[in-house]
Amino acid sequence: MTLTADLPRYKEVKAEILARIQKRIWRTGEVLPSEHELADEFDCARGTVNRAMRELSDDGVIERKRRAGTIVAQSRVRHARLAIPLVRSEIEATGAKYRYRLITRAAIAAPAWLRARMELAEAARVLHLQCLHLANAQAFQFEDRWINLAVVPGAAKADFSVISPNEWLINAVPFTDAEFAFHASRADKDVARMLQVADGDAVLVAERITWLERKPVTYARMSFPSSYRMVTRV
Amino acid sequence: MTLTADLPRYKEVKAEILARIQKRIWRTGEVLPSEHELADEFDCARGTVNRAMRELSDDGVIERKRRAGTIVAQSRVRHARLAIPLVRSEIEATGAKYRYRLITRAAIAAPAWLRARMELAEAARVLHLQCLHLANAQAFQFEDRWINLAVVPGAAKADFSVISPNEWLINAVPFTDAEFAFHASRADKDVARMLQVADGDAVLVAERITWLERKPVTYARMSFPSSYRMVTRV
DNA sequence: CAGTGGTCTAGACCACACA
DNA sequence: GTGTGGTCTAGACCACTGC
Repeated sequence: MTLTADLPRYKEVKAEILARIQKRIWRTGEVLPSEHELADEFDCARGTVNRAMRELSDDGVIERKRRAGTIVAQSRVRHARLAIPLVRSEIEATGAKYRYRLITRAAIAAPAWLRARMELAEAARVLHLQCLHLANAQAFQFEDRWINLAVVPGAAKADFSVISPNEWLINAVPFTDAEFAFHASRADKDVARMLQVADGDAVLVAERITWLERKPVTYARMSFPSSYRMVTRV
Repeated sequence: MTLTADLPRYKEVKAEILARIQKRIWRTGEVLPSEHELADEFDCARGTVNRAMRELSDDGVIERKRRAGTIVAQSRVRHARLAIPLVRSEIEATGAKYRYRLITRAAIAAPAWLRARMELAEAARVLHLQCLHLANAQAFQFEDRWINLAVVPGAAKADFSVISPNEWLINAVPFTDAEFAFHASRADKDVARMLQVADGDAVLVAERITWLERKPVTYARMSFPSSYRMVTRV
């Protein structure tokens, strides 16, 4: 064991295992010693080794299978934690003043593309909202939001001119699953005007679909100007 | 405790705690019962409750402090796991054939913007590489790579026409920290030509800086055509 | 000071997959 | 079968922090 600071034991073990993998003492695809053996070597309980290895497995560094043992991950897929804050928190964290504006609001029959995307029934009705989140006077995010009224009927009566759909939904509806996707796109005329950027400029688009027990709750498309950075640390 | 499937106990506990938060039985900012009390209620060991709450804390659902106890998170920041695969794996996973092409290669003095970005010394020398990753014959990712020769001298002699810098680095250098950032941008002439898209088209740019024990190893800027989706599930 | 969560221990039983 | 990791237990000590 290398000399380490005053870290918790399981972090020391984790660091040591990682170091051996990085030094190629244990090579890609190779089987690591069992938890039992490592617990003996590091002179600690198996539970401690188990926690270290579980975290490494979560990080994508190793792969574990019962009976087969633990191997150094082949795929070299690393996992990063991406923090997804509320827009308001994100803006206020920079010290800027958060402002919000509702642009449009309409309860309509769900268009075909949305029915496909959210797996909605033919006759589904949705609430369509467009709104803008500003940092000081600067456009920060344009939000194009669709809410499934079958799952969230209360949305029809909510006053989205004072609270953003984002925050209203968080307080009104729990959700069980969510899917995020990011891509780059060119701003169409509406988005460009809203974000105060040139027509056709690049925007970062984050799409999010949320379910409550398999039932689709909401679909949101959030557009950011090209100056926006989404950052994560591994 | 709700009736649940044959899940591990800690997952049942986790689900029940989450359910109570979502049902507003425990409200935002409110202090939850202590691990001890919950262990009594759920009739399990404190370690089991601890694991459930630790995971909820990792997910950003609750916040824990010694002595102060556990509260339902205020910020509503949710955390998603973003898997970052090797380009090759990502392409091959779709069934497409992976191909790689080195475009340019030059060992030069680090330009000022890069020195600032990577925190390099004035006289630092770097290896600059540009390369293309293709899925079948289709351009998938354009990689603009800078390697710090002070930390990785071996890179000067590596043959990057047969192996991508990405894969070479993974096999040659361990790293301890990495930072990712995403943004949208418009393709300049070079990038557009490489990605076979129109000049000025939107591209998704992923930047990555990697360190080995505080020493900057490499900076990479990876550009994807606007058809590319980066997906994550919460 | 007292109570919280953070960590650790030395056991234990079990599901699973391989021989 | 047999050995692996997955989980769980009933304790324990400790660091931190609010009182």
